[in-house]
Amino acid sequence: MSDLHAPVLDWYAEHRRDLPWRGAGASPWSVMVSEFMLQQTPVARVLAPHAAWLARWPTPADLAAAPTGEAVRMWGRLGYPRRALRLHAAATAVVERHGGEVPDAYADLLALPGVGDYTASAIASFAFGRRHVVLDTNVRRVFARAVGGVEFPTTAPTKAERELATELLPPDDATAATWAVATMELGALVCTARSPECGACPIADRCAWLRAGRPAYDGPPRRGQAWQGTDRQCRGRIMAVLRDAEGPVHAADVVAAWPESTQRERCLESLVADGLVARVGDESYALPS
DNA sequence: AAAGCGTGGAC
DNA sequence: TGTCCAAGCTT
Repeated sequence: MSDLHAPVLDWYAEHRRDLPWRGAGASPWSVMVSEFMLQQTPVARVLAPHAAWLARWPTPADLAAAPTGEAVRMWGRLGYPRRALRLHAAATAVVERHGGEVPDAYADLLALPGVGDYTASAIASFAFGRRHVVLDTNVRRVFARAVGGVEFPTTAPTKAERELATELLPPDDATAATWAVATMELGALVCTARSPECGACPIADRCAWLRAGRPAYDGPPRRGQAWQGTDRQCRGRIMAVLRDAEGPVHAADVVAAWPESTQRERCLESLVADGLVARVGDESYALPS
């Protein structure tokens, strides 16, 4: 793995996508919104909601002043609507603790609701040019292959993995930030999960996995996510009904969305507990205000 | 620490 | 068609 930096950085300079939350024109708030939306969600599906979100709430204070239910409605079909709630809570915290400005320090970012290690590092790096290890699923896969010689990384990041990423991080802030986004982009565009295009990879000649003949994944089975009949599906149905209604919806409309009563009631309870749904009187439900 | 949490596109 | 997967976080 002798110097990976130059080929990856050169490749990035030529092949990088021009995304709205990238580059000098993007505000830290724009980066922050994008990172929330991109958690477990492909870039293509984030583009339109991201633009609409920033048009409606150009600053954290604008979002913080809106009802949480409006954030949930605006989130639309992005999935994992609790992210909308957490983004709202994070915006509120930014207003209360940081004067309305997205903080640039990792520790301050990490303390925000819905912000974990990845998101804190990403915002610090992409919005403020700070030097941080940014270990997302793309970067982990690139390193697993290029250095580890295996097709997929482990379920959770290991200490060794983090140490490797730290060693590979360029010493100066600006290059480190570019390296972070470049390795992510390489994983997203070339070193993909399904069908990597090793012929287009700038570090193919140094890749341990390719050198070994691209051996098939040989680790523990990775569990798929069940869907049909799950609470997730039930909750999704209920949320869709509420999003598509202008005001409160009658209980009968919720029943129509999910006839089985035990599961429906359980999901309704959990949605209320999560703050995604508000009971209105005895007979109807609405997005929270 | 393992499981729960949405959604839709690609193959 | 069903399965896999997509810039994770929380409990």
